[in-house]
Amino acid sequence: MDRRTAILDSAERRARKGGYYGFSFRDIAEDVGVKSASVHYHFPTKEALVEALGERYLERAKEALGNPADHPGVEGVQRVADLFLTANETDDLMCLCGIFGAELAALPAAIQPKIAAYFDYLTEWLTAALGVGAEPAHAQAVVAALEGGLILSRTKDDPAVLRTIVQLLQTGQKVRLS
Amino acid sequence: MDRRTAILDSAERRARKGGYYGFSFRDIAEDVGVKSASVHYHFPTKEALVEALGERYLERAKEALGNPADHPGVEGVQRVADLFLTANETDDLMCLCGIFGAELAALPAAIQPKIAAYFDYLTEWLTAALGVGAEPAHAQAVVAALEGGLILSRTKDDPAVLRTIVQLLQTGQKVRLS
DNA sequence: GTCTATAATTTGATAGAC
DNA sequence: GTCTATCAAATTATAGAC
Repeated sequence: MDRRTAILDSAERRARKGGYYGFSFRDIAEDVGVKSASVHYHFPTKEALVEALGERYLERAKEALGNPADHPGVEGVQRVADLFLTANETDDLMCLCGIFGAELAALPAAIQPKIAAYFDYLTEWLTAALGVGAEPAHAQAVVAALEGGLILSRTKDDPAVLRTIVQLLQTGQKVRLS
Repeated sequence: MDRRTAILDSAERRARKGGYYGFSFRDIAEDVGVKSASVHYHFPTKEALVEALGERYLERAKEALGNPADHPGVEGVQRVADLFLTANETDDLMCLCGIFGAELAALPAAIQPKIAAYFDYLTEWLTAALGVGAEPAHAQAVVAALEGGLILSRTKDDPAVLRTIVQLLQTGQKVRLS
């Protein structure tokens, strides 16, 4: 693996644990096995590093999701949900854009459009998967429920929390609980 | 206002902007108009400070929500949603437990039960408001959708995002979008 | 590309005077 | 309770040798 990728891997993992201020260039340098000055060679500033992080995160989601037309209806919901279920159960990591979105007010301004682009892509992909007549607002609500569900599930240290929410989203239970 | 309260107010505001690592004792001292050593007098460690923050945050939610029996059905959903709508539109702040929940893996362990208690309380309160036959899992999904909706709304810098999600939750539109 | 060395600043926390 | 003073450590970032 090339060094730039190793740096991004380390940074992503740490950012998804503790957020923007929760990791340092030295943390990454130790993970990768170099000195912090070498990390600065590849990414001159922390802002540049997390921008690259956000871009890669979106590209990976695009690759993982594929063509929405190939996953119509409920299968599309499952596919988006799997991004969050894998983060939760396989990787034990928060969503990068979820944690950066929560911290947004204290982050370098250049990061905001990268995070927004991620949420927009998931929403648009899901709207397309659900087909003609689907409301983007509904797709956005599903993305929000998954993002919040990941936070609740991790806080309670219980994967069943997110799984149950995904199930409700799939089976079309009413959101209104009355 | 007594000093302890002023310190908690400053810390809460800053924590809800940038998370646990996004503020310092000196930041708070400057907000309050004292020296950082005085902040340490009231809260010896940062961990003690954020624990107090979490406890106060829950107590305030309890006061704001009142008795669930007084707000049956959809009115209960509106009352919980108002906590998030106020954070978003009036205060322009993230939910304290949402941002700490996202950063949880990198926070002092003693904070986790405080955050979990908040989500549990909202879920139990809403389950009670929805009355006999209501599924706690549905109430939890509503809390998750609100927490995630707050993140998406702030990221897009558009209050309508959260408002629309709240509307879907109230009108009982299906979560399944197929 | 990676290193050593270092600058300039900030961090959480403490000792002790008042 | 608040202050001055300080500590030890960590932070982002840069200069320059190799």
